[in-house]
Amino acid sequence: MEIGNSWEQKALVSELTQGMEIARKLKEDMSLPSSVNSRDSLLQRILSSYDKALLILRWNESMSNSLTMNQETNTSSPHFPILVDKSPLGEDAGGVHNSKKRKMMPKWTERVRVKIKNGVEVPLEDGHNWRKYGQKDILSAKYPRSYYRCTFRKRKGCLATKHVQRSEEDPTMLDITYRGSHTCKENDGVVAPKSADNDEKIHSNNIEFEHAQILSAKTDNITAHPFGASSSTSFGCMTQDDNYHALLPSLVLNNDPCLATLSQTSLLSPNTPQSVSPSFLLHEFDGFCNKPCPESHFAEIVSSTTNSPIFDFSFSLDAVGIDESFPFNASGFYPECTSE
DNA sequence: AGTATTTGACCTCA
DNA sequence: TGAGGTCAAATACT
Repeated sequence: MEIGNSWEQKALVSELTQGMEIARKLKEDMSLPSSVNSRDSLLQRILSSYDKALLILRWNESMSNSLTMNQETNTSSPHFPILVDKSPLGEDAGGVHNSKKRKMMPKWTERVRVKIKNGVEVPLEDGHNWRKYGQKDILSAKYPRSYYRCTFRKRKGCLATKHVQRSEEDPTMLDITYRGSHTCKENDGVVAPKSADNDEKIHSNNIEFEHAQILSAKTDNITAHPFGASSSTSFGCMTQDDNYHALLPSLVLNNDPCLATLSQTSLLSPNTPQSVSPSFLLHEFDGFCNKPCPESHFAEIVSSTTNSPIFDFSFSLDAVGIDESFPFNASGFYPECTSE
């Protein structure tokens, strides 16, 4: 197989390295009396990293095939259609223009549930920093879609992006669509520049959102292998700002029935109609978002994962530098076997 | 001053 | 031509 010295190679190395590092972290974690949630989070990230690596490999393979088989048409890839993108970011990369690649980047969707504990927002760490660059009202959607890209896009040329949209059926769920994989090193994403507050957000190992079932994985126009079914946790560094500034206000403004029990007057600030007290919302949100059995989501994850044609733990642990004595035991490894 | 967010304008594509 | 996605200036925040 051919891996160019470009985006996919960086992304591949990044994902594998990240997976290995998180696995080591998990190994250390196993010897400590830390929370199951923390281990779950690490586990999900490992799975996510390897799934992404696999997708990148397959993408590269299919792209090579399509370029070899048909240099003239740009729709011949069986898995990742080649589209033309006149992005100004385009640079020549291993014979395939980055601008063309951009639209071909792996794309997958995850659905996560907002997780609030004790009325206190607990930031999620996914190992990456995201900067919001846009918000758009989507015609067929009740809630606006927020667009994020990697904070290190300029400095590292990392093209990873995601967009977040609240589910119409269940406003406690967020649909997060990722495109591209991070080519910035994980530490770059973990250590935020300057702001101590930001630093705190990012270093917190708590989970802001409850991981829910993975919706689907897809490339630009097909439903690919269930990439997302890997129980990925990489649904982004969703901070309080990400979710409550961008999404909850729209809930309020749209008079969402799920917030019917909330007082409009108490939600709306006297100064700006769209500003909402985060602490209040967090408290109230916790109140109506009381669906039972968080573990069921993990069960769904594992269920979908084990059904995945690509999810196969027969890969060599040696190959990724993981000690085979790594304690993948039932109680620690499989979330549904754990208890809080 | 540096960084993040907001938001209207612009671009791309179907 | 309209919808989705991105840009970039203005603004807010630290």
